[in-house]
Parts: sequence; C-alpha cells; structure tokens
Amino acid sequence: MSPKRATSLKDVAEAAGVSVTTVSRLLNGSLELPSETKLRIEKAIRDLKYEPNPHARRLSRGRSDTIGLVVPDIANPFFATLVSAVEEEADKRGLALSLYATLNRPGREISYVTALGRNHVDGLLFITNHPDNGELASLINQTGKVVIVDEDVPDAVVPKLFSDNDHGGYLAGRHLADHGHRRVIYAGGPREMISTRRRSQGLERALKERGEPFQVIRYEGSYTVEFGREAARRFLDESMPATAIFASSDEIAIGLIEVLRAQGVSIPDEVSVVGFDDVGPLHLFAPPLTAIRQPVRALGERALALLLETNWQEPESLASEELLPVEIVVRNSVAPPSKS
Amino acid sequence: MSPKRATSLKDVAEAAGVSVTTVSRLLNGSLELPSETKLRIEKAIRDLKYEPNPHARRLSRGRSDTIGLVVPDIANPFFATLVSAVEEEADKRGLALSLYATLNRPGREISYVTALGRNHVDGLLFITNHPDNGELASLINQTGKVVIVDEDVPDAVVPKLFSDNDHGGYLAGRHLADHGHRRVIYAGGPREMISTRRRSQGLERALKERGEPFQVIRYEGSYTVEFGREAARRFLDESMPATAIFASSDEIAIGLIEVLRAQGVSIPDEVSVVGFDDVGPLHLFAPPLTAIRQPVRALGERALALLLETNWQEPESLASEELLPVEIVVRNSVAPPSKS
DNA sequence: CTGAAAGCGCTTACAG
DNA sequence: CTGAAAGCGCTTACAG
Repeated sequence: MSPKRATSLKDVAEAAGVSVTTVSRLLNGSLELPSETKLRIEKAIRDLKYEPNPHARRLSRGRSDTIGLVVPDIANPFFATLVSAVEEEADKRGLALSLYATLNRPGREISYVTALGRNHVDGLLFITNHPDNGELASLINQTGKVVIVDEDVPDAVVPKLFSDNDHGGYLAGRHLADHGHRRVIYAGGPREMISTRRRSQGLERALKERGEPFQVIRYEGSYTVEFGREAARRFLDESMPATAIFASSDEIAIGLIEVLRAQGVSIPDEVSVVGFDDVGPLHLFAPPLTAIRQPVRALGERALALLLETNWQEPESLASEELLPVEIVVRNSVAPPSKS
Repeated sequence: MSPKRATSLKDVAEAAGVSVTTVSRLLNGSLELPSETKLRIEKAIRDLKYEPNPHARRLSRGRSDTIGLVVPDIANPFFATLVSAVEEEADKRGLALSLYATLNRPGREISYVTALGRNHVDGLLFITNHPDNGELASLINQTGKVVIVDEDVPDAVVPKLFSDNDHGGYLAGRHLADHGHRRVIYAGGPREMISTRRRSQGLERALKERGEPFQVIRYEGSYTVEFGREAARRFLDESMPATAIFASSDEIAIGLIEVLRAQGVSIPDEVSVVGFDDVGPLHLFAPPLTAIRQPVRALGERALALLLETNWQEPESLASEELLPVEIVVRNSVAPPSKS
C-alpha cells in the first residue's frame, strides 16, 4: 500500500497519444476536438481513472473554487441550518466549502479573513455574533470578497444580508399588543448588535402605535441558553415586572422556559412568551411556543448568490443591505395578561 | 483593486537577503539559524505580511493538511453537533475541514471517497445512513484512510466507531420493563442498518431477561420526522398494539409525538415513549422526554483521533470497532401501562 | 487544430 | 550552514 503516484494529466496524454495541453483543454471545455481524438482521450481518462489534482489546478489558476464560511458555532441549530443551505448551494455550483467555527473568539475571525486575503478561498461568507472594535471591519474592507450575513460588522463596506429583524420585533409586539399586553420584557443579545437593536425597536414600535401607555424593559446579554436562564431568574427576582417576554432567539427561549417551568410559573397563564428563530421543535414544547420564524435556509442560499453576483470591481455596488422577510408562527404561548 | 499579486516566499527571501530555501526551512522548523539571520527573515515576513500559499504547499508536499467529513445532512442537530466536535478537534491540530453533505444520495458518497483516493484530503471521516450494495465498501477498501462513524458500511475493512447501540436499546428496554411494560414498539431506521439492529436487539434482551412473556413489534423505516409521523399513524391504525414506544432517534420521536399529541393521545398515560439521541431540547417537551443519550461530541473527537492514530500500513490494525458508552436520561415520558 | 514551454509558489534532495 | 535547481501537476499564453 505504498502511496502509489496518482495518475496525472501526463499519463493520460501519453495513453491517448496527444499532448497534455490538449487533454487539459478538453477537460476545461475550451476546445472542439475531432471526435475520434476526443473519444480516445476520454477512453484513456476512464481506463486510468484519472481525476485532476485540485491543488495543482488551484495553484495554476490562482483560484480555489472553494468558498469559506465562518460561523460562531456549528452545533447551534440556527447556524447548522445556515451551513447546510450554503453547502447545498455551493455544491450545485461546483464549489467546495471550507468551514470555520469561531466559537466567539475574535482572533479566529481575524485569521480567517486574512486567509481569504491570501487567496486561499475565493470568497467568504462571514457571520459574527459579537461587537467589533473596528479591526475586523478594516480587515474586511481591505480584503474584499466577503459578504456579511445575519449580524452586522458596522464599518465594513461589503454586501450585507440580514433577516428583517425590525419587522420581526414588530410582529411580536403586535401579537402581544393584540392580546392586551402593555409591559413586555425584551430578552435579547448584546446591546451593540444590530439584531438586538432592530428587534427591540420593532417591538417598541408595535406597542407604541396603539397610542396607549406601554413599557419595554430590556434584558440584554447574549444569544445563549445560559442567558435565557439568567433572564428568567431576573424576571422572577424582580417579581415579574411584565406580563410578557419576547425572547430573541431559540436558545434564550429554551433557557427561559426551563427556569420558568422549574419555578412553576405557568406559560401563558402567568406570563406570555414569544420566541425568535423557530428552528428548533418549538411546536412540541409545553406550551407550543409562538415565535418569529427566520428564513434561515434562504439566508444561506441568498448569501452565496450575493457573493457570486457582486461585481467586486465597483465600489458603489458594494455597500448594499438586503433584508429577508420573517413571519410569525402563532402557537400557544401567548394569552391575555392575567387580571391578578 | 486589481488582484494584486500576493507576496511570495521569493519576496521575503529578497527582502531578507537570503534564499527561498532558507526561508522555507525556517518556516518549517527544520533549521537552526544564526539568530541575526533569523530575526532579519522574521522581520521581512512581518513587514510584507507574508503568508504561505497553501495550494502551492499542498502540491509540493503531496498532502493537504485537511480532512474530509462526509455526513448525510448538516442541518440535522445530531450531525451538526458531530461536525462541530470534529471541526474543533481538527482546528486544534492545525487541520482544515472540508465538509460534504450527501443528502442521502449514494452517488455523492462515491465521489467524495474517490476524491480522497486522489489525495485531495488526507483522510476521511465517513458517516452514511443507508445500506450499501458493496460498491462503497470496495471503494473504501481500496482508498484507505477513512474511518467509519456512527453507522456501518459492513464490508469495509477500516476502523469503525459507533455508539453502544445495543446497550442503548438495553437501557431503554430495562427502563420500560421496570415500569411493567411487556409489549413495546420499536420505531427505528432501516432494518439493514447496524444501529437499528443493535438497538432493537438490546431492547429485546432487556425484556427477555425478565423471564416473562413479552413482545417487540418493529416499525422500521428511516431516521426522519416523517417516519415518526408514519409510525404514530400506524400505531393508531392498529389500535395501539403496545403500551410503550421506543423511538430510535430525536427525529422519529418528534414526528411521533407530534401526531400522538394532535390525536389527543396522552404521553405517558396512554402510551410511554423513550427516545434516542437526546440532542434536541427534549427536556422542554410535553412531557419531558426520557431518552438514551448518545455521546455525540465524543464520537466526533474520537473519530478524528482514530484517523490520526491509525497505522495505515498495518492491515491487521485496520479492522477495529470501538464503542462509546451511552446513558439513559430519565425524564417524564414513561409510566406504568394503563390498566384499561 | 495542436504542442512545447513557462509559470503558479512552494518543498526538498543534492551540492557546495 | 546555505543555496541552485528540480519537481509537485496543472493552465495558458505563445508559436507553429
């Protein structure tokens, strides 16, 4: 089982009695060949089970036909679904996928973007989930060919693709207001992040448009189960200062419900809850959770299309922001405030 | 913004006044250099922001320092968690990860294994979830450097790593038997697959060891939500021929519970349910689902270690099978059979 | 239409 | 200790 040399273009060329140039051209489609020759070459390829060496091809062509995808955490179902959609799209287009998980460590983000700058991948789909001090943005601006997805890197001038977070917040708020809620807690991610800002803005707007007094209390932390637990504890410690909670991710909702249930707080009798993301099996929860659904797969598909469609030579075409629509999935976790 | 030529080894060498050989050796650590020279080179690298071109390096070295991971479906939380664990391990070792989703299409599996044979990746972690007609096995045997994870490819002679499925089935069966169940339905994946065979065997063994009459009814299909729904419908159509159901994956459990709930069948009052996998938020389900937990991350970590540790020259060391322990997580979906 | 040859950017025997 | 040179396996002007 010695690492037998793989068959190369040259082997094929010899077997077919032509030059490597010809074989290479046939493979790359830039050629009309006499069908006799063509058949001979194709036979040689089959006989030798030839497959081009991608490393050589990449070196020679100066591009890799692979795109990089950096996400905070692959195990998170939201990102997993996104990765899955990107992979499927990439595969359709003959592109390979290089996957990087940053696990929320800024250093890793930096190094991946640097890698792109060096042509290791042909483009990058970039998803962060923590604030940037400007370093990342400037790096992105000088390397180009990255599209930012899901969460913003404010000073980066590249195409951006988000869910319609503001409208998501609005839908949640309207649903809550329809049931008579006026005091609601927004349990979200880091305050600096665009998703949190926009979702809570939308929420406020929906409550405000009723023309009656209202209050939004912000619990801002991170998009994690642990923060969801914290939010629930705080809510309890503060003696339930609201009649409803808008949990801004599946993870937050999971932690929140976990603690609320453990403490015997009934949803929606004592407090109503609306979630965000809706990628987990929320319909099986007790109670089934009403939530804003993000178009996760569409986000992944569109992100790749954007990367490929963008004319990277035209600076003015770069600074775009595209929003994908969200919807509310009504289940059973919202009821009118109890009259206690 | 023309694609400015990236700085190469040669640029660094010139800037430092040495040969590319010297720089290359310094980078690859096979060299003691006078510290003055060393500093000069390092300064040049820093000044020029040099980073080696991985495509050239791969071509030259004949290896890629990347490992391939093929999974049926990335969006599935079980596989997502596995991918996440592998990615983290790979990153620790300086290995890149190439990800492929087969979406259950045999043709795609074949082509990825072929790619490995051509040295595009240094090794492959392979996860299938459908029966093989022998084609895959023979391909795997002739390319080598693949470890099979989670589900078997029977005729392949390579290291294999599974969860202890038999024991998982046994734990489920024992728990059910402890509560007095004697007639249970096994709702699992394809009958040919090792996971299904072993889990149902374990289940039977646990029931049998009580020394009383028992019956296991097998519903075999696939590890999907849709099959879970089918299983529930069949269970209902057959007028509930058992007092408990062992759902052999989170997906199956989800589909099953969905339909049972919709039909007003109470768990665990009318039928007990035990799940398998336990990667989703089963503790928030109504009722919280008792399940066998798979060591998903450990599976990923160990798989990579196996790939790296195996001595691929020694045929006798290849045919190994390693089992990772599972455990039962008791929640609230099992009760004694109703006396109706 | 077809091929010889240079080049992509590294690594690594082989010499000095 | 250090370097010139060949080689990895492709692609692609450039000639014929």
